[in-house]
Amino acid sequence: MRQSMQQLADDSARTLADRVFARLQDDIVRGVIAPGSKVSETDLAGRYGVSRGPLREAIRRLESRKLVEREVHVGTRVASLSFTDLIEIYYVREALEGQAARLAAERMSDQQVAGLYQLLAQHEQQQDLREDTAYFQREFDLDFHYRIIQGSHNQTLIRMLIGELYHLVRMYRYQFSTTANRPQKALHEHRRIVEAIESRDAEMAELLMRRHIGRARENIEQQAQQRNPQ
Amino acid sequence: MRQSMQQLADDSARTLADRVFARLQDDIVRGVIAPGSKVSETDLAGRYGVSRGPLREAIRRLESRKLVEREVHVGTRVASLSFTDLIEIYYVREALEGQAARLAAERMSDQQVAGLYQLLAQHEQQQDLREDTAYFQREFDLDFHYRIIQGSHNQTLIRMLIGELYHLVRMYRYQFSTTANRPQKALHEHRRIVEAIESRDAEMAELLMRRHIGRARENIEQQAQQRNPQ
DNA sequence: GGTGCCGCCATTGTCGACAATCCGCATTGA
DNA sequence: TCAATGCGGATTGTCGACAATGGCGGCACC
Repeated sequence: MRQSMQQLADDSARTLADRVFARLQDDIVRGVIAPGSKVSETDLAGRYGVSRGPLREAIRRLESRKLVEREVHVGTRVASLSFTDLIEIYYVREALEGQAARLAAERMSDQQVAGLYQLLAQHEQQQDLREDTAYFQREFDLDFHYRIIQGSHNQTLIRMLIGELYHLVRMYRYQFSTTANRPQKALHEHRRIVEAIESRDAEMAELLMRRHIGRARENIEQQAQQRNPQ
Repeated sequence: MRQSMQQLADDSARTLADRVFARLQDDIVRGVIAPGSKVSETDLAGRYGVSRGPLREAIRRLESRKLVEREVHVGTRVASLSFTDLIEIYYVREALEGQAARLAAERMSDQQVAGLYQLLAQHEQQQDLREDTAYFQREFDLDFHYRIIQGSHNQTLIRMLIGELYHLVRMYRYQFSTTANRPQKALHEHRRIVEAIESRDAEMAELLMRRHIGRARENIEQQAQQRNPQ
């Protein structure tokens, strides 16, 4: 499962810059390096045992993914997502993953669809077995969405969602240790999406996916409002 | 107009890498550097009068925007878009710009909407005045879409479309010197989209924008089929 | 006591040189 | 004649040093 979920910090990466990038990204997304903290080139170069060259390249790549923010001649710091940023991302996800679901309904193989059902079953089982299922829910949720995105067979779409956007979503979840607080509902929505895909109803798959993500967004907005009542 | 359309090669950019990046991107998008041709670091460094450091950084940024393709220890070459790539991009545009139109209908100021009508009028006038309107049509088309995207007021959405995707679309248009071959229809579709935005009908604005881009895609697919009949 | 200026220090930006890797070509052997 | 292999040139990857810029603290002046 993990293998399918992200490009791992592969030590067999071809260049130092690749390795440093993978490691740095992981450290940032998982919160090992605190959001908002400074990222000194000299410092990190020493810590990772490379010169500043490859490290700069890694930082630039992270910058283009919006995982760090750079200010010329001043420095780089780990991005800290605001609620506004997260809401914006969810609007983009709604559009892109809706399209992904539509394409997946048209293009996924029967085998892949069967795999989705298996995943749903695992998810339900996990929910029965454990009390604190927050972590597993997160992972299952990600895996579910990843699979449908891949099912679109649209490389550009896949790159934009998995290659760019999802790192931010993951970082956010680590930052706020978000617990999925509507697990049964989400699971039910997942099932309906898979059913639409199975029956090759592209229109319906898109609609359901957009609703699914739209509700997640509304959920976040409500939480924000409760914490920060005007 | 041009000012609003892209981040120009601003000589007041803070660093050498910034300047080189802007220049290189422009040269690549406009086809000054032929698609598929090799991009030697040493060569370009000499040509632009900088060392390889800043130039490498510029190339890396272009890589993350898919304007060049890099192969480790081998070199970088200017990306040459295949039809498949372009079709994929249009599916993504359909989703993202549909969402942009929806948000624009909700969030654009009345002033901005008035600006859209002015643009439409200019477009129509231009079409009457000139025979060969291909170039102007292209520019107007881009400007129209740019404005609606900006009207979404969603920075993430704007970045993904204007900051990443549109450079590829522009490069493609230069590559194949695409002539918009359905100008009247496109113009009419534009007008209906603006009307939907003006009446704050978000649902309709999204639908019309998706259709508009969907038809452009079908148009490309037909052309490809005619040139390459199986 | 507060405010503005000046100089030092830390950090990033830039550079040129060296090392590692890959591609093409020629040579050699079957 | 063809295929495999080893060499040479060219290109990219990495490094350490130097230059340029921005922030911060101290000092003087109001």
